[in-house]
This record gives sequence, C-alpha cells and structure tokens, in this order.
Amino acid sequence: MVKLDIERFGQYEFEDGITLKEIITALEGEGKKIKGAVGGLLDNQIIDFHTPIRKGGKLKFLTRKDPESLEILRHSLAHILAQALKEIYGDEKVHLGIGPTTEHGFYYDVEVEGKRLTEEDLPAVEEKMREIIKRDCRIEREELPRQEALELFEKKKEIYKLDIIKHQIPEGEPISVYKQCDFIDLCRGPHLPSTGEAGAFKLVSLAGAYWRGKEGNPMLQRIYGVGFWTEKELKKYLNMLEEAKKRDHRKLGKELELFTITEDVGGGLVLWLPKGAVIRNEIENAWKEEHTKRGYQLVYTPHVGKEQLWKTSGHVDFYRENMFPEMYIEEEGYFVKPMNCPFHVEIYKNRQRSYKELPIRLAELGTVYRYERSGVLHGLMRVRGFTQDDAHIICREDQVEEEIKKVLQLVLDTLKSYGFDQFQVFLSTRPEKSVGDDKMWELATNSLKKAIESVGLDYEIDEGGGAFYGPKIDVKIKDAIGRMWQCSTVQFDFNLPERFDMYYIGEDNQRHRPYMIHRAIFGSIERFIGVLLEHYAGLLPLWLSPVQAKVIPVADTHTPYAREVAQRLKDAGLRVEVDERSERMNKKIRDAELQKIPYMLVVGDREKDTGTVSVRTKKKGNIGVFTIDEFIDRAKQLIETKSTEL
RNA sequence: GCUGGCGUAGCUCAGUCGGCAGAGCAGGUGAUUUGUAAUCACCAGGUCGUGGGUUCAAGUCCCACCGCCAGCUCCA
Repeated sequence: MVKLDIERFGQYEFEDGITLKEIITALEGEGKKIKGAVGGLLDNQIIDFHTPIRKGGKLKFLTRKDPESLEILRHSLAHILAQALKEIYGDEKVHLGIGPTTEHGFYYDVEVEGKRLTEEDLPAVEEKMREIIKRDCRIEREELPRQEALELFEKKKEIYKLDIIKHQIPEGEPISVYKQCDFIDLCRGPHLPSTGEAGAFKLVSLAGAYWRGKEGNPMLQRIYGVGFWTEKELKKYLNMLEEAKKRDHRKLGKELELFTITEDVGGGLVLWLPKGAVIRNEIENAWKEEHTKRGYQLVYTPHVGKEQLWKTSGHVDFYRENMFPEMYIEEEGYFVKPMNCPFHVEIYKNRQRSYKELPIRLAELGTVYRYERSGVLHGLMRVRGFTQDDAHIICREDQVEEEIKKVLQLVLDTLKSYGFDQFQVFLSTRPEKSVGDDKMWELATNSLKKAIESVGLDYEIDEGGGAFYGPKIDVKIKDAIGRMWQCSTVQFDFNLPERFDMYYIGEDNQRHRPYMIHRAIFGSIERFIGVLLEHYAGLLPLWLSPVQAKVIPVADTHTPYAREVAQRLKDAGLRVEVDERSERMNKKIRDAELQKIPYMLVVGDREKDTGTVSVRTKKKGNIGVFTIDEFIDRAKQLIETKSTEL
C-alpha cells in the first residue's frame, strides 16, 4: 500500500503501483471533482497518468495552469516529433537518440538513414505532427523485462536506444516504453494521456549533436521545437523572440555607435565609443555619488597582483581555469585580477583596525578579467573583461544584520532608479562542502532572510546552493519583455578573513575576526548597460541619453540661430548637437528618430523671431513650442529625477 | 570547448551551372534651402575572413585555420 497526502483531498491509501489515472477515477467515484488534470506532482517530482506509484508522499494534481505541466506536454511533443519522422522516412530508417525538454520546448536527436535533414524538411514534419495530434492516439505505458526490451529495439534497429538500455539503465531497474498508435519508444516519461491533448508547437531549428555529446561518436541531427498549451502562448513566445531580436543590444550598440568588439582587440573585450562612454559615465557617476552618500569609501586598485596574493586568497587553487595565464616580471609571477576582493582585503589590512571604525565599506568600479570559453561570449552580456560595481563590507557580528538590510535597500533603490521594479530574489544556503562554523552560517543566513523580509520581497530558497565560503542573496530583474536578468548579489565570505588573517581590536583589547560581505548591484557595468539597452529598446531615459537633444534648422539660414540655441542648452549642462547638414528637415528628423534621440528641436523663422524652439519628442511627436528657458527647465527637471518621461 | 549555420565595400545584403565583383544606405563633391520620418546628380570605396588545393579559369568546388551567430556544455 502507498500512503498519499493529496492536496485539497487529504489522506488516502492505495494499492502499490496505482496510477494517477486510477486515483482520479477512484476520487471521482467518491464524487470529488478533479478538473483539467494532466499530470501530478509527487513530492515535487512530475508524474504522468501512466506511471505506477510505488512510494507514498505528497501529491498534487497538475493542470495546464501549472508551469510544471509544460514538462509533460513538451515531452510528448518530442515523441510526436519522433513518430512523425518515422512515419515520413520509414520506421527502420529513423534511429532515435534522446528527446528531452528544454526551457521553452523540446528537441529530439535523430539519425535518418540515407538522408540529411535540412530546414526545408521541417514544415513537412510539422504537418505530420499536427496530423498525429489530430489522430488523437492514446498514450500507453508498459514495463518490459530487460531481455524483451532489448529484443524489441533490436528488431526496430534502434541502435541508440539499445545503447541506452545496455549502458544507462542498471540491471533490475524497470524498463518503460510508451506507445502511441503504432509508435513505440523507450522513455521514462512523463507523458500526456493522448496525443490529442498536445498544445501549440513549432519546430524552430536544426543542429548537429554527437551521440551522448561525445566527439568520435556518430553525429545525430537535433531538431529543436518550442511548445506551449495554447496557440496564444506560443504566439506570445514567438513575438517575444521577434521583439528581443529587434532590441538586441549588439544591434543597437552598432546602430547607435555605443560600443564595438573587434577581432583585432579580441573577443569579449569591449571598446566604448564616445556615445556609449557617455552612458557609462553617467551610470558610474550616479553610482559613486550614491555610495559616498551611504557611507562607502571609494578606492582604486591595480589590474594585476603577485602570484602569492592569489595563492593566499585561494584563487590559484580554485579559480585558475577562469583566470588569464600567469605572467612573469623579474622572475616573479603575476596574475591579471579576476576579482577585486584580495586588494580590498589588503586595503583593510593597511593598518590595525579598531572595533570603533567598523563597519568599513570599500567600494570600487573594478575592472576584472576572466577567461571565458570562446563559445559563451555574447555582446556585452558575457565578456572577458568587465567592470564590477564591487564593494566589500567588513563589520562586527553585531552589525551584520543592519548592514545587510542597508545593502539590500541600496540594491532596490538603485535598480528602481533605472526603471526596474520587478524582482526575483534567491537565498542560497550552506552547501555540503563549506568553510566557517555553524554559528556564522546561521547568523549570516538569518540576517539575509530578515533583510529580504524587511524590504517586503518574496524569495525562493536554493537549499545548499551557496558558495563554499558563505550564503548569498541573488537578485534578478525583469525587463520590459519579461526576461529575467541576474544582476545583484550579496554574499558572505567566511573564507578570505581567515586566509588573510583579518582582524580588528575589540573593546576587550583582543583580536577578533570580522565578517566580510561581498556585494554588487549591477554585477557588471557592461552587462547592465546591455540589459538597459534591451529593456528600453535603445530609447534610454533622458539622463542617460548620449545626445539629449538635436537642434534641427529648417533651412541653412537658420543654422546661426540653431547654434545659439545649442550653446544655451550646453551652458545649462545638456548634451546637444546641431544638424547642420544641407539636408531637408524631414531627413534630419528621420535620422534623429533612428538615432533614438529623445528631443528634436526644430527651429525656423517663427522660432528665430520669437526666441523659441519647436519641440518634437521621440515618444509623443510634436509637443509644441517652448521658449529656450522653458525647455531647459523641463529637461533639467526630468534629468534630475532620472525620469523615463520626455 | 562541442554541433550546425554564416563570413562579399564603413553598414545591410545580392552574386544563377566555376567564366569581367554588384545594389541600397553611410561617406565625398556639386546643385537644391526645404516646417515634423528619406531632395537630386556625380564620385570614390574590394587581397570576396586567412592559408593551401583542384581547375585553362575559383566569391562560387575541396581541405585546414580564424572570426561571428544559434544551440549545447560551462558559469567554486
């Protein structure tokens, strides 16, 4: 018998090996209503209607509304894809590899004998898949004895499935196959009750993949698909992809001349062009100002340091594969820094510290270099040289809680000022292997928890997901098209204070080990600007816009007045350009629009005679005539408040 | 790093079966003097990613390398 604690229905006992489907029948027999279930969650594991339940636990029915149910849908879509291929190219010609789910869909690795699939083949496969869905094949699960399974797949010439059975499924473990119409596949599940319940999908791409991902093994073809319950959700996702393409920061960076990454300099190394540098400068200035206000002390540290320093910190032993290789000067080894922490520790240790001067908060926009494998580099998002908005807080035990709260408040205030107001917070706790004693971990983890609760945010706990040297909070932000980006991190470090023997002299005239907190708000300035560009689709808030206003003379004769206007605005601290080209006004407006310049100030005879400007904004079009001072006041006010309005 | 796709003018891209390297935009010059998203004409711009090979002939076919893009993997 298995004991189940069923959500909404209470405690039940069933025969060993009962399936979800039978449970539903039983419950409905008692007059209970279970609407729209497509699967279940047994102790957080997704199960389908077919799988025998052999151990008790907490059971919850999954409907299409539960995100976990997509797993079932997508798994079945992968099977439908496999079935379609078999029906098109012949049962014995198609050799199936594996067909798992992905974040938004699924894929199946296959080999079609005597045929190399191309993108052009995909529509026909999709068509066949739709037909199979329409056929509404009942999906059934069966468990086979090992020998029988081997014979079955031998007969079907499923060489890869045989490989899985022989090498991946231990003797004695049940071997399950799923059947739908004439199609039968080795699979662990979970699956839908029938193919007719499969939702909306699209095959999106084709790539090669070695069997088991190992070079030297035969190469299969991997067909990727995306899948959702409804046509609407699928469309939404595809639209999001379209939209994301349009706002791709790499494209915007090129079009707006913000930054460039060239082969000559090297992959993952960013050159900031003048306009991009303006954005970065504004962000850095605001950052410095805010940190100074909140009691941080700004420091600068070098880009390289001696080998011994990185040995003491542990980087040479634990982080070396991410570091640029060592270099030698006068027979002494040096490393380019992958992190700023050891330098900040040295700054702390510059002299003996008293308990009276804690907390010490050291902040730096420190550029670090890390070796990232070439395949992972991606515009500004993943680079080899980037600037951390780094700070280390060194404090006493009795200050920990207050400090963490302050950090989190600063994180939220800052992110909100850039227009982000939806967050996901993760608290990662102690992993198996770790340093530091229980008391420290408990105090640190609790203060992180309390801080999140004090700012009123929801959070998820990643049990055991902390670094070996301390627990942490990660904050992700949601952008305008719903994507989440990891930015901020607040991390305890019980390791470095020990390794560097950091201490302060307490009231008792004894040495004490301080707590050290490592934190960043943006994480990486480069990446954050990438996120900003995609969030705003290139139309940045006024205070960050490289060119805030373009003065557009209607004809050449108005150029002197346009220059005069520009000078007045420059004197007021605005970033202005005059379009002096001998082009038609319409062309100048178009170009300013394409450059995503927030304000276009059209000046002709009327404006010249009255000392005004005709204001056109990127968002709202022509908003009327302003005197120069009126315009300056408006712009300055919006800049001051970091407004996203124009 | 792995797999697939792609590298042609500053940018976006065309280039058929192997047969004289093209267009639009950007740039330069000149004309035009314009009222809220593209005025016209002319000019210049190329080691077709790099290196080999096949061929009478290679942007095109083959091999190797480099780079970019997508996915995977990785991300104490």
